[in-house]
Amino acid sequence: MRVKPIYRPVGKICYSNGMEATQIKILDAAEQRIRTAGYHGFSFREIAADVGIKSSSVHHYFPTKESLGVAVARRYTDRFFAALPAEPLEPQAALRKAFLRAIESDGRVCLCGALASGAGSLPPSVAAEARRFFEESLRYLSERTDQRGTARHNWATQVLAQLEGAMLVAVALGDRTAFARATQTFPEFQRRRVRA
Amino acid sequence: MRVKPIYRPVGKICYSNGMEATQIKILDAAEQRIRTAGYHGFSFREIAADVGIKSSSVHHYFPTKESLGVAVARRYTDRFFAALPAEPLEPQAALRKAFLRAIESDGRVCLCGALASGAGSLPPSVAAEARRFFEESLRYLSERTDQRGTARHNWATQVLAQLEGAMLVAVALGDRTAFARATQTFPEFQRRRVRA
DNA sequence: GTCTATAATTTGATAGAC
DNA sequence: GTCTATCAAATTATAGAC
Repeated sequence: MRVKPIYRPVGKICYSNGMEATQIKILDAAEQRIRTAGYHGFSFREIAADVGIKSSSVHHYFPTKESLGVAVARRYTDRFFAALPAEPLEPQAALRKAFLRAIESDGRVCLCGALASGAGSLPPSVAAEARRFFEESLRYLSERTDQRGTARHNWATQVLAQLEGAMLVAVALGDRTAFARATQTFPEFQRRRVRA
Repeated sequence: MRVKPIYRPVGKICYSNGMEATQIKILDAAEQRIRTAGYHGFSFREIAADVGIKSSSVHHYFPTKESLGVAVARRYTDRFFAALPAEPLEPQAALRKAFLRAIESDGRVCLCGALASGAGSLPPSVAAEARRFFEESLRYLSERTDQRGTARHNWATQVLAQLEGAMLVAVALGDRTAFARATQTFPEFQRRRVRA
């Protein structure tokens, strides 16, 4: 359920369910930190410093690191799909555009991509939330293609792999333009007609 | 320079330049740990426990965590490309096969994929070594395709993104068969002819 | 080459004053 | 709701005995 946006950083959409400003700032800081260094690469003290409070205050909002990780991933996924067009002409192009903005604006991978590579070492609840992002992405693509049968799911998996991999390559090379080059044509995919 | 293989774990090729057995075990343990949890997700004590020694002994071989990270990444990259065919009929298929073995054997991403997503938070020397893997991969593909001009490098970037992304999707979903589905057809690429 | 011991710092987390 | 103070555990790293 969407509530009025009370906090809107540049280039982002952020809906709040009556959340306090501090809590939102904590989520913002944690999201950036995780995108840069992964789940094991940030600390409560760093988040606190980013926000301008003490680490004990972060614990007031999120008792454990696991709870913070889950909250960040959940908000990210919800916001990501809320911002996608429901009936795009080309679902793969819509997804690409969303990822393109993330990587080209600050040169970091998407939040759930950052979580996913270490999925085997995450608290189960955090891993489940990251997994949900990938499942929702596959569903978004699958439900909007004219592919049928086994090709349908495989096609969606291919598109998602291309997008996530392009982000990884871009940050690995330290060249954020690599994302566009790795996804600009979608050679095969663009030839497929989509529903409606 | 290749020396006689003195240590050959199942499914892997490991060349040693007169390296001691303990040192190799440390590199093996660190490689697995990093693939599972990333650079920030492993500790010297864990590595020591894996090998059956104390953490101070790990420091004897690798004074700092950074030096261990660099050594692991360097060995991985060297071994990876040494195992690839020099003149494959289809370079993308050769690369795919190498990644397929990694993901399907133990369900983890490749070492440099695990490092890459957090590249912005790594010691520069470790980030540089991870970057080298991606550059070598692009070179391997670029030098073996009949693509020309700008399409040449873009094609290589697309193939690499597809492969790395397919691993990420597979571990995120907890479904190691997803890698094969995300890369099985290479729809457009297979239609391109390759040199020789 | 491996160990014990330990230093110096950081981590996630808690108690309690205001 | 934020703070100070603190804890127990873990971290990277070093010194020195054997």
